[in-house]
Amino acid sequence: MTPQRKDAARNWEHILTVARELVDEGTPLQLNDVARRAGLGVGTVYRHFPTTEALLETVATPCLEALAGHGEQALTHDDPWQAFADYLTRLVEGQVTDAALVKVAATAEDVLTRTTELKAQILATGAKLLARARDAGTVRPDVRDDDLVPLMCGISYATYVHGANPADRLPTARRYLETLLRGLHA
Amino acid sequence: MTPQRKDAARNWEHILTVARELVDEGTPLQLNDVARRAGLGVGTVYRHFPTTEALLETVATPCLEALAGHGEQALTHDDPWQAFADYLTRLVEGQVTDAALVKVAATAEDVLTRTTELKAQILATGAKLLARARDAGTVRPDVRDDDLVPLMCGISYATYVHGANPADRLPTARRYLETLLRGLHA
DNA sequence: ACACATACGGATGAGCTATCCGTTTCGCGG
DNA sequence: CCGCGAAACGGATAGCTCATCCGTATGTGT
Repeated sequence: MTPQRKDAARNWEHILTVARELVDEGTPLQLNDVARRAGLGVGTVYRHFPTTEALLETVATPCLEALAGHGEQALTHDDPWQAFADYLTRLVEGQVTDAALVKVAATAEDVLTRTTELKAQILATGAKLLARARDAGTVRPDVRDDDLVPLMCGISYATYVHGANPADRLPTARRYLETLLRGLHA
Repeated sequence: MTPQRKDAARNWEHILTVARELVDEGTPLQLNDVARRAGLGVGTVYRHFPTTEALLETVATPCLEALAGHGEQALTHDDPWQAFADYLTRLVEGQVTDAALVKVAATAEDVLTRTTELKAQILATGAKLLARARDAGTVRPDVRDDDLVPLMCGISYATYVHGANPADRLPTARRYLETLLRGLHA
């Protein structure tokens, strides 16, 4: 899927690197910025990534893949409740750590099909873990599949609103999630 | 604080009305829009409300005042836990019902001092109710004052991410809050 | 009715997104 | 090594929104 010509491939990588930097700095990711910091023309950036969202989703893809991977692992755990709780913890930690992930998670319409696939997979895994925990009687029966993502987004948003420098966010997010999990537990 | 001249006062009201309409429609509140729909020049709108935030906060003020009022009432309730829970319910319901409130609540820096005052008051009431419930042993001791607003914002955000048309939001928000409250309860 | 203050309106500029097309670079076959 | 066609580059430019500024119009006290 990456371009054929060497320079194009190199630039693609470079743009992605710069974008990752900007996202990590907390900058709103403007394609002009990316172009300038990458030392490339605006046109080049736009050809590789037609919109800001496309770039953002591409930046977030590795993280989404990592989360999907963790989901696979979680399914192999013995304790249904612990597997469920661990998975949610991963999801929240990911979002709190990575600004790109938050935005991608909160968007209903994706521009990359890869993103849609990964989100679907993450959701499906969550649903399985939820079902397992519910069948084991460890999670309340009124929790629905499509509540999981919103709740995770809610927690990272709460953490964000709570303020504090990004460094201190993880403990806050864990605390909030812990509270939520107590509420979800049967 | 409203302008002196009659036409100015009339326009001020008119702008506010139009802004309220736009917010209720879910439109992102652009001052150019407001001007056009109010049949006024852009300059006029900008003179009355120097920034989008100023207008937004003014739109939200009545709701904030209502919430502050509810807080006063809640303090007179007998059951500490119920008073606390009811208050949080009010806060969430407000945010879910009113798009202006969400944005104002989530912003740390206010442009209107009135907004800051009201938010401080709402926060202070929440802190009192929390302290009372904690002293009664009905709420977990590790919940902090400055967690309340973030958590409420988190719930309304979760509700928003969950999607569904605005009409169906209230039940979802109540469900989420219920879960959270179970987690907060000692 | 006059004059001054106050307020209005829209032309204008600044910043960002996104496009388009002339120019440059790559890499393959001769 | 050279030339050529395709692929990629770069930046000028159009469209859009936010915000300002100032000449003009309107309200208000004398």
